[in-house]
Amino acid sequence: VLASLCVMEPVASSGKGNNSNALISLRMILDPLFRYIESREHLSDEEKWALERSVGDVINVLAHKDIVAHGATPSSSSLILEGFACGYQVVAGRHRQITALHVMGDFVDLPSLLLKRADHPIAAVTQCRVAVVPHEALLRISDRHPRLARLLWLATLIEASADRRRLAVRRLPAPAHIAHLFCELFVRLKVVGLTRGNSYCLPVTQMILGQAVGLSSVHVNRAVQTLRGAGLINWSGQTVTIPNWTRLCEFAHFNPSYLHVDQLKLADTRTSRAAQRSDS
Amino acid sequence: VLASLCVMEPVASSGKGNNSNALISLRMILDPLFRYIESREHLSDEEKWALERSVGDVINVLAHKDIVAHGATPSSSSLILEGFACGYQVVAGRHRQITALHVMGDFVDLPSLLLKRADHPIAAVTQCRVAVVPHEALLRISDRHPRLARLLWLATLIEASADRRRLAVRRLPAPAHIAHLFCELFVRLKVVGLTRGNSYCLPVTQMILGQAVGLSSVHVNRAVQTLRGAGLINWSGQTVTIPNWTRLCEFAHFNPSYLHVDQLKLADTRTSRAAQRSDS
DNA sequence: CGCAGCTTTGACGCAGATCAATTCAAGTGG
DNA sequence: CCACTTGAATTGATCTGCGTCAAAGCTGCG
Repeated sequence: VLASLCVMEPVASSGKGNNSNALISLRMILDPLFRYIESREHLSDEEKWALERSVGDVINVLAHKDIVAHGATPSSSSLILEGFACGYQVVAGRHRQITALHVMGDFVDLPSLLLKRADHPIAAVTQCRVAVVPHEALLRISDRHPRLARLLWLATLIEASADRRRLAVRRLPAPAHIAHLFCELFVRLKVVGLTRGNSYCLPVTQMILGQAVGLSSVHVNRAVQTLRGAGLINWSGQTVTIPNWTRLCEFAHFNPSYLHVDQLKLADTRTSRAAQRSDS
Repeated sequence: VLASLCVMEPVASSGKGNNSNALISLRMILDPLFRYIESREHLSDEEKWALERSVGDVINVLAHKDIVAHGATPSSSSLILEGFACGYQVVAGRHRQITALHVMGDFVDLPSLLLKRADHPIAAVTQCRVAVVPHEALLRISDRHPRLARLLWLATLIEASADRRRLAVRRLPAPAHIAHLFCELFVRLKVVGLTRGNSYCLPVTQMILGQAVGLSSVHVNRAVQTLRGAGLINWSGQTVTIPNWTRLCEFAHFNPSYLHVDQLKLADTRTSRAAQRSDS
């Protein structure tokens, strides 16, 4: 199913043994989530391995192609290893509303594990490297390792929390709304080590941004210029820079608590190392 | 914690044996969810009982009081047995945005089981009867019965799916947007047997409705009048009537698939019986 | 060079916010 | 049974944020 829906190119074979590259990335990506869980209860090596072993193929998806098509009944879930993706819905046949922007480490298709039918399509915004994890493996894991099941559940709960926040933030005027998105992306990218100092790479057009916040691309442009004029952000090329984090947060009414990363205890070394890699 | 936050009145004692009233309601409420799960795999009586036994107190919450306060770290989750509740957030200190309307059978506070901090408060819109289920019991259940854990997970996934839909529906003009909400409520109330024919009871002011859809109460009023004028809905007193379901769905671009109730296999007898009870 | 996609700018119209006043419905107490 | 109160529904007038249409710069790539 997946193969027919998106332009893909197998990067690693599906054998459980020889996709060492994928395993390395996966361990790196899953690590923050492991820490989250371990801040409460210990996770055995066996449990960690069980999760890592579950990954099947790693595929590439070209920009603008669907990772999960509308109404599909996928038999596997997708973990973003690289690139930006989004979940979206088309309303009234005209407007495309992006419900979530996904970055490295997001388990984008996890809900389809239990919801037989994928209720919203997911598209690659840029070219993406995606790990495909068979549902079968996930279900087996969640049966044998209740704590891992809880980890997966937790991931979807955090997603849902972010969705609710997005719903509320719509009440803000356009500049604050967009600033809020910039704040959220900074925090989420920092978690996976994709920030460098106070800036990050945002390979997204203003039209995409508009579809994400529910504004026309023209108005996004004007709002961004407002932000630039106020010295709240710099955004040229694909680089977003935040001169004054505190001031931006206040302006955007941003409080990161809804992302539930405060217990992640990130190691700064990891953050900076990964950041260096990201711009090579 | 809970006791201090809301005006409550214990209806049944917390002993695991003598709250027979609560057990009866609970079994009735959980039944549809059981069927959902059982459409895929069998659920043993022991599993069902485990879930039912987990309920602690049943309390009453007065209208407009919080069931879960902002930033609380609840040690139990709440299941709505009767009445309407809502999750909300206050944006920029001025606007209150309702992120979800909850009805009978909704496990409103389930995310707080894993997300230590409740990221959004939940309030009673009308007076509510609420079953309080200790987290401890839920965790024990989810460890021992992986399928029940999956059931709880599923409930939160459906919630999240509805949130995403709400995000998208914002793109519709006010009348269609409100019509969509009426459609969603009809389907969800039908699932728990709170509809009678093509109408249901909606004990909610236009201001609350406005906070739910993100519009001013004045504009909600005008939009509702548009709907009335087009013969799409009747809404007088607390009764919403839908003369022509198909027409309303088309107008609202409503497709119930995102609620994932199509596999619930509801028994019509139950629906009508429950409906009769609901207006006595 | 020249296409193609993105950003920027301008002009104009409208959906919906806001403020304010009036009507309506349901109690409540005398 | 009727003044009085309180909260909600309704209506009107005005203002504005944002959408839409359209054209003009910018940038990178074949």
